[in-house]
Amino acid sequence: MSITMQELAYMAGVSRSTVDRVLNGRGRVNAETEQRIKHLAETMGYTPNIAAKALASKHKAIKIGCIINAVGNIFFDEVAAGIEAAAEELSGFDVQIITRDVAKLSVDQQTRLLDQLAEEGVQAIAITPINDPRIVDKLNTLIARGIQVVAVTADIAGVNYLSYVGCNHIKSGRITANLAAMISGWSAEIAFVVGSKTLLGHDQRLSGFKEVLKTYYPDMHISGVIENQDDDFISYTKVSQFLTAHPDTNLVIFAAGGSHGGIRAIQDMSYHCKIIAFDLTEQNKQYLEQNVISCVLCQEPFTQGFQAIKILGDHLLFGKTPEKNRFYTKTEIVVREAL
Amino acid sequence: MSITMQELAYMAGVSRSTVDRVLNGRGRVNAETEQRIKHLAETMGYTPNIAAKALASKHKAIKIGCIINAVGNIFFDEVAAGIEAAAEELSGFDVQIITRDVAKLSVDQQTRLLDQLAEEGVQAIAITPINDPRIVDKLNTLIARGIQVVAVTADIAGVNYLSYVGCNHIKSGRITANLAAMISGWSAEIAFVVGSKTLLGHDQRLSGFKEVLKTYYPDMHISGVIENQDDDFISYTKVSQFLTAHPDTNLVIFAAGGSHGGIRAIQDMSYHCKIIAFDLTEQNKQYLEQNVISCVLCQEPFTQGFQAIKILGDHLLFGKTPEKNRFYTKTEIVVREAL
DNA sequence: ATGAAAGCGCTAACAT
DNA sequence: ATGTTAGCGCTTTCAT
Repeated sequence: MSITMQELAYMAGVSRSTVDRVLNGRGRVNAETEQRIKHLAETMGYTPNIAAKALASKHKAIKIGCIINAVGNIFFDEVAAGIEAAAEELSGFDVQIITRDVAKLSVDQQTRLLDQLAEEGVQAIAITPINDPRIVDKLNTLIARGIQVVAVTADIAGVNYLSYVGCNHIKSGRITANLAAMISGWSAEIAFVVGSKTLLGHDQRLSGFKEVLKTYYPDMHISGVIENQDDDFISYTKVSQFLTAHPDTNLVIFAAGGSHGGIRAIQDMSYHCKIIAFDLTEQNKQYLEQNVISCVLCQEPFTQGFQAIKILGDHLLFGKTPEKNRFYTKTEIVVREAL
Repeated sequence: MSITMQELAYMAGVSRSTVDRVLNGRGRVNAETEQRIKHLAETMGYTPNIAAKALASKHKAIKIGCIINAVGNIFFDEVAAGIEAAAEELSGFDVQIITRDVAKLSVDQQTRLLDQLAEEGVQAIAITPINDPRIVDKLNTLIARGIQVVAVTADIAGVNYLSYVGCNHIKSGRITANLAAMISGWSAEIAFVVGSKTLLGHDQRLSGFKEVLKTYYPDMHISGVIENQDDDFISYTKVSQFLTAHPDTNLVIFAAGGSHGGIRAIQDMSYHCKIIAFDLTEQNKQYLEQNVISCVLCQEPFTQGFQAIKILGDHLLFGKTPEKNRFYTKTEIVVREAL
C-alpha cells in the first residue's frame, strides 16, 4: 500500500489540492512547486488508490458507443459478451455503453451510425470498421473532435486510433501454415478460402500463410484461393466447382466465414480431404466432433470485446494511453477433445 | 449504477448500519426486519459498490501464504508472476502475500512451512501440495482452524479445499492423444514419458490419453511408459534405453519435466521420431524453433497463480465462495509460429 | 497560485 | 436490536 496524496502534501508542506493539481496535470500551480511535488511523488513511489479514484469520480459520466456486427454470428456474440464483461467491471463508475449492432452494414449505414453516436455525445467509440475511405474520413473527423476510437477485430489503415484490438492476421496465417504442415505430413495441395481478397485481414492471413510455406514447406502448394464473401451458399458452389477442377486438393482451409457451406459441398461430393476452419461456430463445433474438421483456429473474440472497452475506459477514466497501439489476441488451436 | 445502502435504508425506514448488518450477515438484527431488507435489496437490484467497499475496508489486513515450487522452473516462475499480478490487483486493500518457494520439497519440509505460515497468522494458503497423507492431515487441520486453502497445479484427494486451480489432467491427456493422432496420421508407436506414475496428475493424463486412443485410434499404440522423475539425466538414460529396446517407436510424448534430457538422448542417437512436450520451458522453445518438437502443450501457469490468489482474495475480502470448487485452466497448443 | 470543505458508498467502532 | 459517527483516498467546487 503506497503513500497517499495527503502524506505527500504534508511532506511538501502544501495542501492536498495542490498535490492533486500537480499529479493530475490540472495546471494553475507554481512551476517550482510542481517540480518538487512530482519529484517527491516519484521518489516516494506514489501510486494512486484506484478504489478511491473510482469512488470520488463517480459522477463523471462517460458514454462509449459500440458498432459491431453482432446479429447471428457467434464470433461477434462473444465480442459482445466481452464488451458486457468489461462494462460490468466498470460498474462503480458512471459509464454508459451504447451498442448499435446490425447484421451486415453498408458504408452508408456505418457512417450514419457513427454520426448518431456522435450526436448522442459519446466520448469514445469501439468499432469494427469497414475498409472504405469514407469511413476513414469519418473516423478521423470524429477523432479530431476529441472522440477516442478503438478498432475491434478489423484493422483499416489511415486512421489515428487509440488502439487496434484483434488478431494479428499475418501471424495467424503463419500458424495456420505450421499446423497445416503438421497434420498433412509436410506435403499437400491446398485450397485456401477467404471472404474476400480485398479484406485486409484475410489477405494478410494469406500472406503469412504463403510466407511460411515458402520458407519451410516446399512440398505444400496452394492450388487455388477461393473467395466466398463469407457466404455459405457462395461457399458451397465455389468449393464444389474448385474441387471438381482440382481433384488433387487434399487440404481445404477456411480462413473465413462460410465454412459450413463449403464443408457441406465437400460432404455432398464425398470428397476426401483434411479441413481447417476459423472460429468456433456451432457448425464448426459439430464438424470437429464428427472428425470432419481437424482443428479450428480461434481468435479470442471475448478478449477482443473486453480489451476494447477496457482500453477506452482506462483512457477516459484514468487518462491512461496504451503504450502500444495494437493489442493482439492469441490464435488458439482447438481440437475435438478440447471442446 | 445500482441503488445504494443509504437509499435502501431510507426506503426501509432504518439506518444504514442495519442494512449493512443484514446484507453482510453480521447478525444482531430483528428477523422480520432482516427479511424485509433482504427482499427490498433483491427487488431493487442492489449490488454493492466494490470501490467503496475497498476503500472502507482498507484497514482490514489479510495475509495469504503461498507455497509453490518456484526455483529454476519456468512453469512455476509463471505461476509466481500470476500471483504477483493478482496481488497487484488487490493493492488498495491491505493484503500481504507471504511466499515460501523452494526448489524441491520433502513432505517434512512442506509440513514445516505450513506450520510456519499458520504461526505467522495467515488467513489463507495457496499451495502445490505433495500427494501424501501427512499433508492431507495437516491441511485439513489448518482448514478446521479456519484457514482457507486453494490447491494450485497439483490436486490431491481428501482435502476440503476452497478450490483447486489448475489443469484438467484427464482432458489434457485426451487433447494430447487427439493431437498425437493428427500429427502422426492416425498411426504410431508411442513412448509416453511421465514424471512418476504415482503422481496423480501425470497418471490421470496418461489415463485420458489411453481412453482416446482406445475409442478413436486403433492404430496408435503405447509401446511403453517411461518414468523420469522429472529429471533430465534420468530422462536421458531411460529414453535412450527405451528407444534402443523399442526401435519402432515413432512418437515420444513428454508429459513431464525432463524433456530436455530425453530429447538430447534422441538427438545423440540420431533417432528419428516426432515429439510432443509439455510446458514452454526455454529449452522446449528452442526445440520448437528448430522443428525438433512438433508442438508444446501449455497449461496457463500464469492464470493458475492469478486465479488462486484471486479466489482467496475474493473470499476473504468479499465473502465470495466460488460456486464450483475446481477452476480448470486451458490446455494451450503452441506451435513454432506461435512463439 | 493555493487551500478548505464536502462528498462518493461503505465499514467499523461506539453509543443507545 | 438499532442508530450515530468517523473515516478510507480521492475529486470537485468554492474561497482566498
